[in-house]
Amino acid sequence: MPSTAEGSGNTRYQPPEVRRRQILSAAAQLATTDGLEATSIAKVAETAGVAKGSIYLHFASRDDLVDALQAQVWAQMMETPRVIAVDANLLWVERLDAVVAHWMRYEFDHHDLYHAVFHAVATDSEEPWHEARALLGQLVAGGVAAGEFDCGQIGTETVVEFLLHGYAGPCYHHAEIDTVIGDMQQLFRRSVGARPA
Amino acid sequence: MPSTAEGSGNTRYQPPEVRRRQILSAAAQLATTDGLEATSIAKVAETAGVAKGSIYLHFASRDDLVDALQAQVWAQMMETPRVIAVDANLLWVERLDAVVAHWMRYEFDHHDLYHAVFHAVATDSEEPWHEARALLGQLVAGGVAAGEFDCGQIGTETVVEFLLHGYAGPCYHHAEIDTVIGDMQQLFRRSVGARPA
Amino acid sequence: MPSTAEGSGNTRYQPPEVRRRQILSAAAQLATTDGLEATSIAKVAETAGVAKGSIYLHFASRDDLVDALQAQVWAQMMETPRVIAVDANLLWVERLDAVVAHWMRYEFDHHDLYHAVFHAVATDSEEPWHEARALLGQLVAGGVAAGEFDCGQIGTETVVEFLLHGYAGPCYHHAEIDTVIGDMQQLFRRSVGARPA
Amino acid sequence: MPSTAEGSGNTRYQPPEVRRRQILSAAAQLATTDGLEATSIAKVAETAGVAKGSIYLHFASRDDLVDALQAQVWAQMMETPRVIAVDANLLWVERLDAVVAHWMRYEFDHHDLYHAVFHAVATDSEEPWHEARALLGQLVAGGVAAGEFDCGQIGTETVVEFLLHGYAGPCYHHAEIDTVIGDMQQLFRRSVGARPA
DNA sequence: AATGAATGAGGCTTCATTCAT
DNA sequence: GATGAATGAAGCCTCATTCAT
Repeated sequence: MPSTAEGSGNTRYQPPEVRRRQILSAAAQLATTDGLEATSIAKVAETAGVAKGSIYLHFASRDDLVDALQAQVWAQMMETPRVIAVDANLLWVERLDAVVAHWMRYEFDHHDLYHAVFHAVATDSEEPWHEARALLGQLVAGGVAAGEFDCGQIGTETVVEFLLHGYAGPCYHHAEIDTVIGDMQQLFRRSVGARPA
Repeated sequence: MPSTAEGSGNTRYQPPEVRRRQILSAAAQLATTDGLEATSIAKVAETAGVAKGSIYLHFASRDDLVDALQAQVWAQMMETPRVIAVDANLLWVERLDAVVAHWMRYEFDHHDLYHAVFHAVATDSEEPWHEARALLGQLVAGGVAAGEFDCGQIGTETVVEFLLHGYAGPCYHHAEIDTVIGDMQQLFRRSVGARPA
Repeated sequence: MPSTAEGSGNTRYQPPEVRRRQILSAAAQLATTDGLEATSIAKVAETAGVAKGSIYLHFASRDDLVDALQAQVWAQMMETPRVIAVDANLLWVERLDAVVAHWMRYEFDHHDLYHAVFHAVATDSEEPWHEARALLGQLVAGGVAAGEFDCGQIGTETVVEFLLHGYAGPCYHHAEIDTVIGDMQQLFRRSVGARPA
Repeated sequence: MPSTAEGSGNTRYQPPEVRRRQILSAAAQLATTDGLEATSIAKVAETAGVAKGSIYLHFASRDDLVDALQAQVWAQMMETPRVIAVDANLLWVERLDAVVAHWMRYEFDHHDLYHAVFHAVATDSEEPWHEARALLGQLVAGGVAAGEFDCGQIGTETVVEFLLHGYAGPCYHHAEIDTVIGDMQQLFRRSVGARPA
């Protein structure tokens, strides 16, 4: 048992961050498979290869774990868009297209997890949506200011909400992902009144 | 105990429909307040002023009660649109506007219940969405065929899904309902490529 | 509605005895089919074509109904043996044979009901067994006194108990009933030390 | 709280086997006292000095607990007879005598539990009886083959069933156990037609 | 830090019994 | 006498959380 031994098997002692990630990962997997409600602490512990009690060393409660899961999903969804949104090299419409594409693809790849985590909790924590709302808001406002978009009389907030919820829809269908992305980019452009190229 | 007393207090014997409605109503209220998952039979019974066992005289199981709740919400949402969608006196764009207005207003009024009932169950029963999808599909296809709409390259299915999910978004904000409705009608028109008047 | 109308259909008003028999009959049928524990008042009422509450006009409680069921089964089992046991025209061994045959055949025909009613309750009410015990006791004692049987050192009580429980065994096998009866008569004869013919 | 304190009080943590035995023991006691049907998980928990939920750490369900109870009773009844039945040093009649004595004595000592556990369930699980049947079958067949027994025309199966059920009878009476055992040995010998010594 | 036996509140459901009609 | 809606105690089981080891 050399101190430099590296991680094969279930090494019993792990740095807290690693353990935390293990647990979160197990929870994500189970939420994807069984749904969030059906994901019990016991199952998470078993899947993570950890004792039930140990989970409480890393998360204050089940709710805390769920929140962390949400935060993780959300972080992954926002990381790239955050960069794109402020990339001055791109036209606003290009940024919008890129964000749409990223979200669509993410949701396509993590469909079940995404819905397990968000649709199932919905009401409780509005917070995570804030950043996405803000980001879309910036894109729309920026595009309008630059003369690329034209919302007419339509309130920006309404447009943002509309897009935010609308994008989730088409992911339900198992169509060709690239086609769907193209379609969605068109719909987003239409919604914000993007000038034809 | 005057023989003419009418309806105050919990008269013990009620016609089945009345009791059923009482229970459903209590369940709706609790789902709105606490969320669907947190709505237990015990709480429904207490709220309805009925014994726990009595609920099972009207619903086979908790799931059955939830289904009935869904069905009720859904029936109320679809009743009017069903009529509008086939009203040949109206332009397709008028029908679209009317359906949007109806849904928006309904959701505005029953916001929390709507989301408690649908978003919380999401995955399980896709069925209720079928009719809404079909109805929107007819509107879009009809409008296109009549030359009122133009979806361009965008797949009809994608448009429908986009609208179906998108409309739920703006209801979150407590803006002036009529303004929001007007905005949403514009967004729906844009999405289907409705010809400017 | 002439007062002489006779019983086709579910005549609503029935003399108490008739109703009582209807209910008992329904209970017997259900006990046979589903077992005694699974036979609820609700099912009995439904099967008997009577309201749940009406059962309580004829039986004080579920236990009372079960007791009545037992009594009914038991009465049918004892009726004939009661006569046989005192028939001075028969040898004691002939009476023993006849009683065995009767019981075997009864149990063969009503197997499920018999076991549902007796084995399932066993402990509670020893009472019904009394008469059967007494009857067998008379037969054995009579046969011994007449010099037909010889129990040797074996206590009469023990013999009686042995026979009383033993006869139930072979009914479980779906062998040819007449063969089994013949076998059982031999075993009973051997047990009481009947002299060879 | 002396560190050497041993076993008084309900030490909270117990090795699984100990807890399991505690629970089984409580269940046995209650089944004896109140009957098997009336033995609820809640009562078992209370009697065992354990939380309701804890029972499910050791038994998958109430049925599982009942099965374990049956298995325990049955194992105790069969252990010795299994050895006796194949002891070539004994005559067949001696083996038969020994098995009878063992069963009688066991039943005498655990009368109520035995009946609570077996008669109450009867129909459902025929399985436990198989081994007893087989064992008696071997004894009878062995004795016949060795010329010690003579069943005449009587089918072996019938004899076995007769004995299997018959032995339970005499235990009901609180006679002198040794006398009853002697009587029963005589009755078993007579049933299988054992040659007089 | 890690464990997992133990807890107990709370969930769903059944059913014998009552009683206003 | 007959009904059946209503009751509520009681049953089985789950699971987030705690805590002695």
